[in-house]
Amino acid sequence: MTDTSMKIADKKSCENCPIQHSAVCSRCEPDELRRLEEIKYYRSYEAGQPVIWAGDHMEFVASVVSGIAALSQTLEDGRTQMVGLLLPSDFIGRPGRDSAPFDVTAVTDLTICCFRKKPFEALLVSTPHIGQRLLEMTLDELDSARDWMTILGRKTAREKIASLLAIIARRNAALNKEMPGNGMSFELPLTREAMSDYLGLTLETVSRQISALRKAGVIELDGKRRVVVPSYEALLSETGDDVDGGMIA
Amino acid sequence: MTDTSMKIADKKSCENCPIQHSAVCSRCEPDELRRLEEIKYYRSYEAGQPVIWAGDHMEFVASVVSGIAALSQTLEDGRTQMVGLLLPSDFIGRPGRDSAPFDVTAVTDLTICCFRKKPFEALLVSTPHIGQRLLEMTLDELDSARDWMTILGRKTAREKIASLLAIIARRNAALNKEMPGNGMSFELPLTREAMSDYLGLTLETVSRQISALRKAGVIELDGKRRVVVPSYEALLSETGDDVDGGMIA
DNA sequence: GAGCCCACTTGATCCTGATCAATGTTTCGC
DNA sequence: GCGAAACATTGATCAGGATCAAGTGGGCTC
Repeated sequence: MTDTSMKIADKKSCENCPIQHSAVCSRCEPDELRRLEEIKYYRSYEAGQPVIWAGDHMEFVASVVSGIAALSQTLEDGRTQMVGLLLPSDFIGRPGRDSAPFDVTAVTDLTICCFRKKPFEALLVSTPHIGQRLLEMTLDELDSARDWMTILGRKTAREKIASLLAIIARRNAALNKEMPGNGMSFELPLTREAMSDYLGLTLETVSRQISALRKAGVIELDGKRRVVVPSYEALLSETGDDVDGGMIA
Repeated sequence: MTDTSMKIADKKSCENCPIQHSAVCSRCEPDELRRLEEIKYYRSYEAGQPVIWAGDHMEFVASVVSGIAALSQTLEDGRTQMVGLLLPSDFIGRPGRDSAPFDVTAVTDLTICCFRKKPFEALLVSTPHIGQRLLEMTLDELDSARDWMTILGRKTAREKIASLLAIIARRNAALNKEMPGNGMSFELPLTREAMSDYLGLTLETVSRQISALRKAGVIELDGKRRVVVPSYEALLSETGDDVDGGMIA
């Protein structure tokens, strides 16, 4: 926990916080926010650095402010599976539990806003808005974890890659407050290895399938990481998803 | 939604409810419980019957009272993945969302306790205990969804089967308020096909791996469905899980 | 008891993605 | 500019699990 790469940032106000409208604190009244400010502090990590090891005692919960973190799990022989990809405003940790069930690692340079766990748990009971927002966020996480399970359990390597690209494209469009459309482009925030951990593949297979999608004209590459999507429809048709089912309403 | 196999049970009191100590309502004060009773009704389904189709409008949320339900998702060509296994006291549906994102099916004969969605959502805001308990349950679900992702993404067929058997053994022991131990036995609540949907395998592979574990002496079979575990340790060692990591505290 | 259905088992073969290995490309420090 | 290291691509081969195909056994109706 006392990591040399970890830096404690200066106390910042919530006023200019980039995630104030979507994080756990987004529903808070001014006085609730004030109480949160009293128990918060920032931490920053460089890309690749560990944030928490599975089994560690957790003295805080946190929100991702900027950058990307990964939750992952490792089997006895070293095989690892990413089980969560945490973007800005996503929540780390779990009130009411002492030790972390999964490893948390900084995928890119990362800044998080930590809340001391004990007082945060107290706030959860005494003020309704935090708990309500956390419930909403957790239900969303659960839904996307379930979609992810279908990707892991039933999709081919090609479909897995197409699905991941579609997810990143969608999130990226949402970040820019646009609809995903033709000609859109984005930077891949993950290495080939991180993608393989996300999708339950090897990095070689990831590389091959990205090449295959490129050769098929589904995507174009600008360098290793920048992806251009000529036709969003074409990308979606590679994911194997049932376009209707579950999307009617 | 108007299913011929569906039966509406008589109004029952919460007093003798078998799941009263673990369901969403378990934290409720007597007056909160009274308000819940006003908006609840029971439904029963036979094994194999659909409860909800993905995309359906949901006019209720519910708790599983008895029996087992499965959440699942289907790809365009019919491949299906189970993404949730709902046991007694587990929660179905999601406040604040209109249409179901996944199919829900009765795996065994099933009885659920439904709450009309609108008034339930109102209670969620007005009384704190329901939301707090639901948050806790949802966080638990998310943790086990993440373990399940590791099973789907990184484990071999044999490890998948061993993991599923270990999970069922553990739940079964918990139900009887015992610790899982040597010589324990239980009835498999799932068909080979349901197991294959759970684990992202084919039913043939499930059958073969169960036979393999039997031949290796890890389990014994009494008929097709009854499983005896001579050594719980031996079963765990087949799961591929890291016994230490994440379990230190 | 005959016949049927369903859940399951077992066998033979095929194919996708893993594994092992070499090579290419960028970025960085010096 | 050079060498090293990290990241990525591509090739050759292998194997685990899918697929296709029979066959078994228990429980059911008639």
